Amino acid sequence: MRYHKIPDETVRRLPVYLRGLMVSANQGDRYISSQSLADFVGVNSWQIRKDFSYFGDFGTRGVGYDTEKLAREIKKILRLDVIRRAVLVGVGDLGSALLAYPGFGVYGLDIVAAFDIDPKKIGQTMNHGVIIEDFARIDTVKERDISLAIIAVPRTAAQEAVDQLVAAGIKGILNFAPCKISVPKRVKVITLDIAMELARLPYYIPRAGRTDDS
Amino acid sequence: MRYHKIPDETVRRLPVYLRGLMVSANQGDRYISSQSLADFVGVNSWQIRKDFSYFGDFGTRGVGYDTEKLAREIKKILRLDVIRRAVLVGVGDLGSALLAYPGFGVYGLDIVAAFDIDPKKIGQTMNHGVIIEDFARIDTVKERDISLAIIAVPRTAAQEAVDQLVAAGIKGILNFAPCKISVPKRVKVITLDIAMELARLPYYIPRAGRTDDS
DNA sequence: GGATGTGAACTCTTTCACAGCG
DNA sequence: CGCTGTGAAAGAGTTCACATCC
Repeated sequence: MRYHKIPDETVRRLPVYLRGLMVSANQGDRYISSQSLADFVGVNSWQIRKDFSYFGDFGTRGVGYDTEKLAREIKKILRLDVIRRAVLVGVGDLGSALLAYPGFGVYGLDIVAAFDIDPKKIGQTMNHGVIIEDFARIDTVKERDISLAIIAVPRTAAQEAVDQLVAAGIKGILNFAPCKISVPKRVKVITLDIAMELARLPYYIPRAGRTDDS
Repeated sequence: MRYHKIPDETVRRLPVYLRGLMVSANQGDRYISSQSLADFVGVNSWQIRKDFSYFGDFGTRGVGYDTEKLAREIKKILRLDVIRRAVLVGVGDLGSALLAYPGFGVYGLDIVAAFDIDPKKIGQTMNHGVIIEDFARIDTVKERDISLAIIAVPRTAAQEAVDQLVAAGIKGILNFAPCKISVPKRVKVITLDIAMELARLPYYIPRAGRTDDS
């Protein structure tokens, strides 16, 4: 099945597998079966095998997958085989937390710059060693090999910030502002609205309290 | 189409519509067509109509939807028609940012308590007026009409925290820890792994830079 | 006229069952 | 013998086109 359109849902699951594989590799397991990986990450084993089958034969029948090798392959597919440099726009509460967030490194992602419009913040050094720069100078990211942006600004400032980022050559944006944003087709945006995720939780909670388990 | 199984994807979109409707209602628009709402939130108009059709006839042909009434209906469907009280577990960088996050109020969600295990943090009052309590006393949420939890603890502490929350009667959990967590069927978990979202961005970025627009 | 609401067609995803290989 | 890889079936979700109603 090597040459095929890859389902978006498969792409969404690849980072999950990658995370699981890296934890497993750290434990010193050389091989892992689709079943073990399935138990570990919470996906069915046949789903995992099907997902991998879109890209080639990564496993060995009767044995399983070489954890290190498979992790490397997934990184290549996700284009995480080179370090990706990202810029943060909007250093408020959420932005600061993202700067300090240790989880990005696992995927080879690195926040190397931060911008804000607040004069009181500009010039400050964050715990990560990143100095907050004036958003008016956002065009400088063009010369700094930065392809990704994280935007953590208020909703009303989001579209404007994005427009500037696109002009500065940014190719992918992770948007925390709770709104739709428009970009040229060549730019990919993933919007992550935290409050919205919490908001759909009550729907799944039955009103009357039953008490069965597992 | 009133009596049917509701697609999960529809439930995922309802908060998007709700947000759009509330902004629209604030602008003073009494009615909105599926087309206008579509333009505003970035979903197709037929998708919107189909989604609403699962729940009943909310609109008026030739006119559109009554913004206020529709917002009320969606809130009822999502069970957001009562204020939902939530507890935060883990007051690190991300946890603090979530406490200060203004977006929850829009959906009638309210973080009324925060817990941590760090003795240096316990007793501190956060900017929101919430006092950090000792996680050892998490069982007290049982008597405080709290049904939702947000967990922002390290991966290794997540499952333990969740087990305690479930024992304390929590019904829905928004999990920021990058791992699978196991809960009884009656409890709903939504995991939101921030680094993972950023990690799938490079996949969509072409290696060679093309430059076509919109 | 101008919008909604919806069966039917279509497309995308998941699940299954098992052939194939180490 | 065990585990992968995959065609084929089943299931979900999206798109369309248009009947329907204000």
